[in-house]
Amino acid sequence: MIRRIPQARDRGIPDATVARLPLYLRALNGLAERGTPTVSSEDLALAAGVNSAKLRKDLSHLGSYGTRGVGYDVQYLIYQISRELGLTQDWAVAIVGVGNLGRALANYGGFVSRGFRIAGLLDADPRVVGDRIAGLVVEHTDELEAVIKKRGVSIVVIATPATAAQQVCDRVIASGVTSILNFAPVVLAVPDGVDVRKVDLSIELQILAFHEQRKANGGPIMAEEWPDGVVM
Amino acid sequence: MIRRIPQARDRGIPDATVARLPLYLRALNGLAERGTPTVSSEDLALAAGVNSAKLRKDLSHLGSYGTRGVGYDVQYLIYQISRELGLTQDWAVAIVGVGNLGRALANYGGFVSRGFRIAGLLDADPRVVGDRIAGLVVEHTDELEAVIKKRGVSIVVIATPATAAQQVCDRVIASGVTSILNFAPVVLAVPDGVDVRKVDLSIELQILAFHEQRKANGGPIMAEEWPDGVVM
DNA sequence: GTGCCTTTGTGAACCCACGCACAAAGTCGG
DNA sequence: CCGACTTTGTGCGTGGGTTCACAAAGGCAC
Ligand SMILES: NC(=O)c1ccc[n+]([C@@H]2O[C@H](COP(=O)([O-])OP(=O)(O)OC[C@H]3O[C@@H](n4cnc5c(N)ncnc54)[C@H](O)[C@@H]3O)[C@@H](O)[C@H]2O)c1
Ligand SMILES: NC(=O)c1ccc[n+]([C@@H]2O[C@H](COP(=O)([O-])OP(=O)(O)OC[C@H]3O[C@@H](n4cnc5c(N)ncnc54)[C@H](O)[C@@H]3O)[C@@H](O)[C@H]2O)c1
Repeated sequence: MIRRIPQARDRGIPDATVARLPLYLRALNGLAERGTPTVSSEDLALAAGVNSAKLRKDLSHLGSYGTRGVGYDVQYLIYQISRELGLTQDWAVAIVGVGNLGRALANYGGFVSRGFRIAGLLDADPRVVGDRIAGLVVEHTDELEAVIKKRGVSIVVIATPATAAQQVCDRVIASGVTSILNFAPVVLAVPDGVDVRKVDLSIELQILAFHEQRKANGGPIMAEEWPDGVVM
Repeated sequence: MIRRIPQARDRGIPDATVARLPLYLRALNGLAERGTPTVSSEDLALAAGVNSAKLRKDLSHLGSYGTRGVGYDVQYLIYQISRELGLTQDWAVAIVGVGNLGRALANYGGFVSRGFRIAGLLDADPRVVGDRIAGLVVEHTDELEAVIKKRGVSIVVIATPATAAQQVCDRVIASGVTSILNFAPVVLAVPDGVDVRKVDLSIELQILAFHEQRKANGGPIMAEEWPDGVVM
């Protein structure tokens, strides 16, 4: 029988909190490297670039791991957040689409250090298949299902052109994968229970451009910028 | 004297809306390519992967550009959103740090098509300086201020190692840049008025891992996973 | 042991965002 | 010209997230 613990550590951590936990973890790792034994919410919040009340509320969702008057034990908190995020196990990741971006990702060391192991590189282009990148040989997408099953891949990164993304997505989901990181500029259609996170650099630039334009315009709108009644 | 238009198109577009406008724009461009003249909020919302009421509310912040009973004119809406986002002008972008990621970004065609022109590539490594990438010659970071001023760079992409990011950030801000896209896994400290957007792939993977772990655990928590009273 | 000082954990108010649901507005066939 | 139909634009209720502010909790000096 499964007992639920009602009062403390009731799961259902808010999404906003989950998104910040990696930030705290990074800040804590920095402190740990410098040998800091404990840290107050104020200092940790500063390092993570958030409000200290928000930090305390976020951490309170995981449990009561602080000591009043002292702060948080750095090592212990690293362990707790890592466990909560599932970083105590390692995750096999496959990258589909080994072009400009896929290569950069494959060569990046920052993933491995967090428990993410690149377990497969796949591409549809025969000229790319067979290339050795970061110690791995690029395999043909025909092998996609086999690679996922054989190596226990549970997270797939899609770095193919936009036109191929949905098709790749469908195939990896059919193979049982439910976590996808998508770099292609398309909205992927997925069934319930599948998590897709997207990274779109073009969107980020456009958001910057919006604010930049507003700054340049210097506050209020000039009336003549768009005269009344003008259509097209 | 500057007249403000009170009732319609009063600025102060919510951030959440601004973040979705590029999504709508992408969907509209897809429709335009297929020659679709008009689109309903329902159809456009489907293509953009959002709720139709949300889409209509978002668009209503720009003005009343739809026709009841018909929908939105695709070309006209593309123009309005582009103008709102500041994509009718072109933006000079510099990339600092031409390693794995910087190269991928420089070679990526998707930016230019949106009015973002790569106007400079800069690196501190003498072995990289002088390389020709995507038609541009990599320059030394000593030239950073000169390049920004000379070429009218208003958006800077930071793709250096984490240790160098803050220093690069300080220099570009000192040169007058107020829009930064940061790929380095650090929280950049910037003065008011400077916009920083960050892309952290490692964080995205960690969020996926969190949800993946939860799915694997199969719902409620086993009590024995963390016995009462155990501390470390 | 006592009292002071620091810091946590959280109650409560506020603000923003989402999405339902509907009236108003406009189209189109006849 | 009219009535039926389609679709927009938005008022409003709901919920989640952020922040303030403070009581409670623990450490530490003496
Ligand atoms: N490079 C960037 O900086 C950047 C920035 C933003 C977005 N993106 C997006 O990321 C994606 C990849 O970009 P890129 O610059 O690496 O493109 P790229 O063309 O260099 O690489 C794409 C790779 O995918 C492979 N591919 C094509 N169809 C495939 C399929 N069905 N299955 C498996 N592999 C397939 C190609 O052979 C190629 O090697 C694109 O969707 C792009 O829009 C890239
Ligand atoms: N490659 C990826 O997929 C990836 C993923 C996530 C995050 N990142 C982050 O993006 C950044 C770049 O990653 P990368 O893989 O391209 O690293 P990289 O080491 O391949 O490239 C970094 C480049 O920056 C240059 N550089 C160093 N100091 C500099 C300075 N002060 N001024 C200008 N240039 C300087 C180096 O000479 C090098 O060419 C890193 O912070 C990394 O953590 C990369």
